[in-house]
Amino acid sequence: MSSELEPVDEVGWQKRWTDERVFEADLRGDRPKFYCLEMYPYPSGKMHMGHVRNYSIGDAVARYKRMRGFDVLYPMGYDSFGMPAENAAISEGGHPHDSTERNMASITAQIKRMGFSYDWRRTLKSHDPRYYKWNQWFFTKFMENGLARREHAPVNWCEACNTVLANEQVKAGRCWRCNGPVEQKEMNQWFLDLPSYAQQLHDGLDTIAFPEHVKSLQKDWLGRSEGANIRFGIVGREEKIEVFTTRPDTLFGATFVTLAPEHPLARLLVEGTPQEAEWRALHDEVASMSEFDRIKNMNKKQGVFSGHHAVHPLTGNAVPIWFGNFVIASYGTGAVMAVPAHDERDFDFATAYDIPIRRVLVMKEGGDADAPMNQAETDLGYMVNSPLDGFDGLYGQAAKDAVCAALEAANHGERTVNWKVRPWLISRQRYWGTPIPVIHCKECGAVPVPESDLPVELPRDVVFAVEGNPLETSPTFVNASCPSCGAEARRETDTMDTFMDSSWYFLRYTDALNDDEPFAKAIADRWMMVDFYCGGIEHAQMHLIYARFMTKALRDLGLVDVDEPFNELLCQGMVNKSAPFCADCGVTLSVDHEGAPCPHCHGELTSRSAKMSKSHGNTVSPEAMIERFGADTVRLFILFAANPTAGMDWSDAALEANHRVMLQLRSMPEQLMAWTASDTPMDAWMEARFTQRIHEFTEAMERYDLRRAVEISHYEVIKDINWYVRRGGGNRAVAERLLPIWSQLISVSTPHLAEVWWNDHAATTGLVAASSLEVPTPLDDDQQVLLAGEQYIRDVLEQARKVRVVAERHLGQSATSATLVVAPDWKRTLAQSALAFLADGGHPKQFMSVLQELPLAQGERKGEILGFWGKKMLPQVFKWDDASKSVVISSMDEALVLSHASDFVAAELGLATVNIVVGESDADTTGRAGSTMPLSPAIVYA
RNA sequence: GCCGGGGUAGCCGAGUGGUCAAAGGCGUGAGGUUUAAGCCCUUAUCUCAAUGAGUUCGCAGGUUCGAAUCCUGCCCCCGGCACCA
Repeated sequence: MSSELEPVDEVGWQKRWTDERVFEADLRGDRPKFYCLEMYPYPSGKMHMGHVRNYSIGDAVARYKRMRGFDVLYPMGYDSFGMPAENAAISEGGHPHDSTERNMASITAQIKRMGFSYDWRRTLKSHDPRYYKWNQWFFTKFMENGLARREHAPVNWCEACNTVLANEQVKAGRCWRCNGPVEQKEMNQWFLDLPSYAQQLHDGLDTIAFPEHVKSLQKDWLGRSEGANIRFGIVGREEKIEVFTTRPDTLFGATFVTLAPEHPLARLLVEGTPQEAEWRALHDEVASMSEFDRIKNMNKKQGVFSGHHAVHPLTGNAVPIWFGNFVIASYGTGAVMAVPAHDERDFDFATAYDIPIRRVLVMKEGGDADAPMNQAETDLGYMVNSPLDGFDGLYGQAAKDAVCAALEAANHGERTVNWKVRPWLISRQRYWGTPIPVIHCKECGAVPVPESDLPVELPRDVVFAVEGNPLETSPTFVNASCPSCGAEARRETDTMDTFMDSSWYFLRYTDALNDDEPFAKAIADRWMMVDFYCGGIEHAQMHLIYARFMTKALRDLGLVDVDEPFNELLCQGMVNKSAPFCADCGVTLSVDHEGAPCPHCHGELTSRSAKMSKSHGNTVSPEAMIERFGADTVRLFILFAANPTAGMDWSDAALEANHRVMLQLRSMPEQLMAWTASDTPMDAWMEARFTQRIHEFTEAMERYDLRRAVEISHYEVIKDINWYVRRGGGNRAVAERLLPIWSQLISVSTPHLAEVWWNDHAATTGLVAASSLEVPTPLDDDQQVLLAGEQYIRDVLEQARKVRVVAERHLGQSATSATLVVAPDWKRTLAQSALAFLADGGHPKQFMSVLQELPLAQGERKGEILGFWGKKMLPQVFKWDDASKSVVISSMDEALVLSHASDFVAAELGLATVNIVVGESDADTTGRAGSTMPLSPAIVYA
């Protein structure tokens, strides 16, 4: 009985793995390498199910690859800078450093309890000065190369978090962390010139194995658009207005120019004019508004005339210059040429302010060039009404090209590619991050801290319960002398965005203990790229863009050779659990409401699967589950419950079911080793079947189909063994050959139990975690036939069971015997001919004429045979799978196979006798040969 | 609005032209085992007058000897972006 078995001593096995250092990755000679990585976690004190899922997936891959002979780099560390620790210090006192270290210790213990196969020597933590020193060093290099810049610019400010945010960290106008409103603020801030890598970041996506939706997300964010920069003169002034457009083909329809109210020229144009007050009102309204509100407001087109006119670059006509609330200062050039006829926004604006609308495209060739415009026609079209010769009639790209060529010839513009992505704002007005290594000197400006003075360490003498950046409260930190002139100076108190930390940690892992450089180039080059990267989809645009940018930037500093950090990216699905749901209100509620009516509408609640979260109260503690069922069960459940990329529903019942499987497996070796049966023909079947399973397993693992792999190792093999035993198998020698490899298969997902098998039952030495798995040679023909024959018996049994209910209804009593009528030879011959014909590429329709000529179709049964082909055999030849087809083609004697198994079949069906006859032979008195088919005998009960 | 991903039996979910009435799991029914329950094993689980036939893979058409799978149109769900010029 399974409950009498000792539970697996998981902690004991973990200790042995550590003692024997089996997971310490090093490059050994010429073995291939494999870099398996999970997104390193923020060290909250507790491991949650999302972590467990993430690492169970990665660990399975790492263990599999290790067993297949790779040097596997599989590290773990902590993204330990960031706001939660600092906020805790502000509200509860204490120091972020202490709480972070405490939390790290506790989450590390929980992670270790799962038995993941990390090389813990390489652990890194962002807040370690030995790590963030290199952030600072990179930063000073970037300054030297013009990649890092300080600019006074409007930036996103989150009041609640008391810091600025990168564009990527603003979601729908709100802060990605606290969901508070984000305002625009003009500040001096540090930026990294990510847009200069936009094209590379865009093109690189085609060289790596990211999921399509992640690529599309990144491309959206980079926002490539092709078009032209066009310069308009200003009547009576020297300055030019440069606009960006994707539609140069509509240039002749530009009846005004619109500037963002914050455009640098705006003030110059209106200062001291009657328009100044109106402009200022618009400017102030727009500039102070949070972006969220501004976008909401943009529906209402608001504009102010500047009092000036621009000069159309090709016609020389004067067109008015307006300021519009819908023009975004930070995109393109902050100015647009307005073509009301062919742009919806411009149409609305022109209509509101009574500006002329001039059609320059028609949507159909030869369309009416003077047709009135009731709305903007924004599709590509044929040029009309061009004031210059040579344009009318041109369409689409040709039209764009012609206009661009004219602009380039006149030096009033040129083709260009514009990117939506902005420079990466990395300044944060917070304490718990990497100090930006700069000293501000009145004379010398912003001076980078020399390499010899790095790292600039975070001071301990700060006060957290203050308004503003706690770093400013440390005089020892703030007061510094200028590295270049020695004068009194002030140290930069901005720290770096924590995404800086996570943008290169994967490089650090390759050489984590190096104190002389961030990583040795030769070592990093050997391990990179990351072959398998597993983490949440929420990082698809921030972390995964920054890390790709950083890799390219470090490459250009000569620090590493790779162009891309990650090859295969797997975004694991959410862990969900049911929570109360009100269908009428469409709200998911906390589990507190279970069984109660909806608090909003008082209707009855149903339940729905929802992401595990504190607010829903539907979280499940991994610790509690491990304590109850063990780490192996939790891992098995998590891998088996859903494909890695799919969302999975946590179910206690399913977890318990998986636990039962684990208990069953726990007792498996004893059962197998207790086999005492002698050799049977089934032994060869069992070995062939298991060989087939090994192949299926490795194929599933190679495509990271972990669910299928687990299904094979933990479910299918048991079924195979059950069948083997049912068929009279039970040879201990077979068990002895099978058990070691089976241990290896289960070790990928349930490594602790696998060690018990490997060490206590299989005649093996060492640890299964350090073993190597050989893929056996493919099955030979004899083995294929063996498997097919057995499959045939299973199919016949299944069919016999289905038919029996009906048959007994006809008989009016229980059946006591059955006759299996095997298809007559001519049907098999027919099938073989047809299969051969089709295998040669023949069309199914043509086989009828071939058949008419075949010897088997001659004679008085010709009509019957031709009819049988069309009605019965034609659909059937396509239904057979490859294995069945080869059985049909081979000369497996169905009657013989069934005869050998007739006692078994009789026993399975609880019948006294089972007779086997060939249809249409003298022995066949059933008259049922007509319904037979190769591999599908008629079953006649009596 | 644009871009991606989806819609498969009571539920979850595999399935990219024939191996599909559709894997596997969960749930449910039956039998075996058991003192009993559980575990475990076997078996059933779209409909009907049942060795057959019919109808099913969001909806409606189409291509094909053959469609869950390919094509066209439509509906719905999820994610992202969004007056981005």
